Amino acid sequence: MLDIQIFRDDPDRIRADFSKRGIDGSIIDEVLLLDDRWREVRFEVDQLRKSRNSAARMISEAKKKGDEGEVKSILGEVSNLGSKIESLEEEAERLISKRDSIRMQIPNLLHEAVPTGENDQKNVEISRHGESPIFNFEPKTHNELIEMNRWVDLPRAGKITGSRQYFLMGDLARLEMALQQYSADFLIDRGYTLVQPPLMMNRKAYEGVTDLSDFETVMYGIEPDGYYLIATSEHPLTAMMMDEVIEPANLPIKMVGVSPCFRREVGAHGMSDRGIWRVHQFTKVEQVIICKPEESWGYHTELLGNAKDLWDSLGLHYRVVDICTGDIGTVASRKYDLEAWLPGAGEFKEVVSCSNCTDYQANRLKMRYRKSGGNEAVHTLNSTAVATSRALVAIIEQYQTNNGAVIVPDVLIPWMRGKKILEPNQ
RNA sequence: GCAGACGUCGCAUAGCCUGGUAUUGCGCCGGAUUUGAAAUCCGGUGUCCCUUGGACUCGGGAGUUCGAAUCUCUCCGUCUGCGCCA
Repeated sequence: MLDIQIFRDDPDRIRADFSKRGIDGSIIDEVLLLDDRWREVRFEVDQLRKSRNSAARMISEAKKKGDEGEVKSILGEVSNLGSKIESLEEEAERLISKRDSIRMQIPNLLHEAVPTGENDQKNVEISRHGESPIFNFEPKTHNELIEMNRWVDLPRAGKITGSRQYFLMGDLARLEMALQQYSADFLIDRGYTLVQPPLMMNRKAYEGVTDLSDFETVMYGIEPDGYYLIATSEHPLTAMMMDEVIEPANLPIKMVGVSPCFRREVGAHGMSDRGIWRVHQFTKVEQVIICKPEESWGYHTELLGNAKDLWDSLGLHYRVVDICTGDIGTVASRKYDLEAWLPGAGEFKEVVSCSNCTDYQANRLKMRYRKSGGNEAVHTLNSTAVATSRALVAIIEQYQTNNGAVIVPDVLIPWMRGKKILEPNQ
């Protein structure tokens, strides 16, 4: 959510962003209109309350003097104030909640360098890393390999739950746990605090961290308690300090979250999203930073650097992409993706997303840090380290061998108790 | 699930019974003093609208009242005990 002060002081800045994104800016004027009217009504209410307060004080004085006549006469003067105030308060409440429900739908201001474009086709490749593996055979897709090695059982998961569910079995399940442990340790070594968050959140906290439309398309609701299963540990980790004023000495807060992630994945997806590429549940190791505004772009680079170093250490070939205006979404001000090379599929596909959300989530969450001259919203950043299901796909496809076996990346071997090759499941 | 206690400004704490401007300490910010620092002293330190100024704020909401941190109801959370349980 954008600071209301930006609407008042510099609405053209928001309008400029809207035109970059190619969306209609008339709701900006609606916010301004509602804000003006709210402030008028608010002023009127304050004036009425002022006279009520002074009357209350005078009654107190008169009672101390024992002057009952005076008390009665003041009571007569202010008897209708209560209902007047009440109705104006209702009006003010209506105006500000309308104002803010619109404000909640307005996306974050973009970093000036975000490339302009309508959709993901216009994302800009920044760099490539690692080597594309060279095969003397036709590389298979991950879904062929997991099926022939019986590492994943999709039909039976479909039977007991539904589509896009899976049993992960045998050596691939071990590799999944190895990836979690290795990636978490990788970031712990860089000063990040390991956090295992609640896997459900209430509506209020969740609205603080995500686009409202995600409640329809992304999150699972839990009834009868009205909770939502988290779509990523970014959400509980970022919302953790909701409604708090953070002491500057405690910043930056650097965390590495590990959790299952739940996603409804509503909508049609292509055939290339078969196997375990796009599923309703996966584990993710996530980096989250809460920091002072002036430090956030530096930390954005740090998060991207961590992700690159981690993927380099796994020996995987990938590229970094600068996400354009049409693909960046509501919350981020700037976003980079890592896209891993999938030799079986013959394309680069998204495995990491690294965002600076500036003060957008912090404003929604009322998350500030102490600052002389007025507390200020913090900045929040997040980046995938590894989403295990997708990292497994990248490893399976890049480390596959002629006979369909998969070599374990060197750094994961200790976590596999020395095992160097994934064996087929019985 | 049952019973009880509790929730006050960043933290801690008083006020609640008996309704009438939210106390004090710590921390933080500014200033004085100092060669510098410590110590000490003074002032400030939540939110909103701002026009001198005003209004709001005691977990959230509602009620009673001229007036609610204080009384009533309700919801939420924390803690303790009992029960159940990996």
